[in-house]
Amino acid sequence: MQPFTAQVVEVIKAIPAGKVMTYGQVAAAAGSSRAARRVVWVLHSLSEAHGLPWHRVVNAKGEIALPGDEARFTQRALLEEEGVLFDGDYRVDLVQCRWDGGDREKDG
DNA sequence: AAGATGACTAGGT
DNA sequence: GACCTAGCCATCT
Repeated sequence: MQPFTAQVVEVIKAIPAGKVMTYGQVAAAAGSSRAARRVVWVLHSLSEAHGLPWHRVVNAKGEIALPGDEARFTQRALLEEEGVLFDGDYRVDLVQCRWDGGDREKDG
């Protein structure tokens, strides 16, 4: 297990219910802001790992990136169960549901 | 080594 | 906003 992979897992596990992170954010939190594609690979590698809130990871537009209607339906259902707001059939409201790894305020 | 793939992202038109 | 292009990096063949 590469350190990056372990970090990705930790980061995703740290996302609270009702919040989501983008691939780029997860990658950055794991140590590489360019590693969005690696995050993708990690998710594939962990696709058999149960207990990991993989559904809290979306693309930069807040859209569910999974291919296929069935998978998307599953992810959306999980997010809705957690209270994630949707701005479209398969698009999350990043303005309110994006999690940057801290609850620190930014308005200044 | 080289080519293809992937649940991506940023910039230009 | 939709479409295309360039960049990114590990993995598989």
